[in-house]
Amino acid sequence: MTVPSGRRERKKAATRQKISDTALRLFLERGYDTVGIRDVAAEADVAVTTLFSHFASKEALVFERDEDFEQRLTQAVTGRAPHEPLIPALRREIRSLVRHCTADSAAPIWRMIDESPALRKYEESMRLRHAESLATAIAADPGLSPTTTASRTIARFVIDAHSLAREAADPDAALDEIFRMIEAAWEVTGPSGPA
Amino acid sequence: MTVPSGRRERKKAATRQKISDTALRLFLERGYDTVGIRDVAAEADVAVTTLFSHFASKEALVFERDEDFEQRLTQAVTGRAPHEPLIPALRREIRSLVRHCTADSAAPIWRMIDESPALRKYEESMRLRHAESLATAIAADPGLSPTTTASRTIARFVIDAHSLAREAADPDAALDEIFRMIEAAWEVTGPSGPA
DNA sequence: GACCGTAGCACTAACGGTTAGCTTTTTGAA
DNA sequence: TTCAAAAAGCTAACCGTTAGTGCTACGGTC
Repeated sequence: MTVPSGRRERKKAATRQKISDTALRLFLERGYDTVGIRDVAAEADVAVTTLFSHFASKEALVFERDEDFEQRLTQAVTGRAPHEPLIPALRREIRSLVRHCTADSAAPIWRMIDESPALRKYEESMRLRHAESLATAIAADPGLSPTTTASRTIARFVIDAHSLAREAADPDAALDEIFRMIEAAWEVTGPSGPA
Repeated sequence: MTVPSGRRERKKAATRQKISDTALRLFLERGYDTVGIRDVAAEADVAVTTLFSHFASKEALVFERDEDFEQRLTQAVTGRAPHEPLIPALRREIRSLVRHCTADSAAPIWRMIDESPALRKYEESMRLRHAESLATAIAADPGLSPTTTASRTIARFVIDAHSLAREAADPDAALDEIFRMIEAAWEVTGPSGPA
């Protein structure tokens, strides 16, 4: 009972990591579509069912680290300095996230994602989830009093900003431009403006 | 060659319609997930391969009519009265589209969509396509001179407006609120404002 | 009216992601 | 040592989707 301390957790994490590493390597070597789940499982030396007990789908193998994304966004809202305005805090976080995924080391992965319809679809559905988490965080902020609609709308806009900036020729410039628009949209939601 | 006039077209359209009607009926009767492609094909009295020659995927059976959506949006931009500002024209069109899919007759279909992850995913990827068409239409407007980023951003925001308003408790009120935000975002994209 | 190209449809068989059902091994604790 | 549960395994399937192949009906042409 209680906490399954020690070895068990480590072994499980190791198995998960091995599967993830193997999958990403094979996908990049041979292409996402040409590598099958059975290939990944064989190369990682696990059963197919084991693979699916660690990852909900083939696409999830590629987006392994996306819980980070969601957490960092909500953290940027709930954990910002007292009296710091909402939008600049979000802008800073989004900028950091965009830089992270436009870095050279991440480029091959994102090229692979952009080329696979299945992966793009999956990313889209992730964005909806992220937007809803962010909306909840914004709505719960004690310093603000946005309507439900306003918080959900701003959350969507912010997620859009990430997606659009990531694809832009000049991500930093695009981000500035988009956040100017978001700032304007945010300001009309309350006569008192951001806290 | 030329146009395969007459009977052939009618027969093809009839087959397509029969498949679509049968599918929607079965989905609503028994649930999207519990009805298989083979069930639909059998009930419509066609082969599975025939079904897939008319519809690209199972989800496409549900969203049969959504070529309209894309066309109506771009039409709202390219076909609006001379000197009519962009955002109000879009707002009018989105309002009409939202009303159409919150109507009582469409309610069961949208409930089904909201309950099926596969259908939600599909809808999400459709939204991306719609946003890109709309962005292209906005960018091509002779009366405006938005940057690429601005037109893509506004397009996303408008698509978001549809999706958010559709789910809101009071769609009309939500739409007003969101479009106030979009209007503000649009105004900061050019010092001269909309044409 | 006979002829031919092609569009539409059918059928079988498979592929690839995913899951259910059940057994075996490993691990932590009594 | 013993036991319960977690983790991993195997088999066999389900389901959406596609390839390959052939048949039939239609439309245009001589």
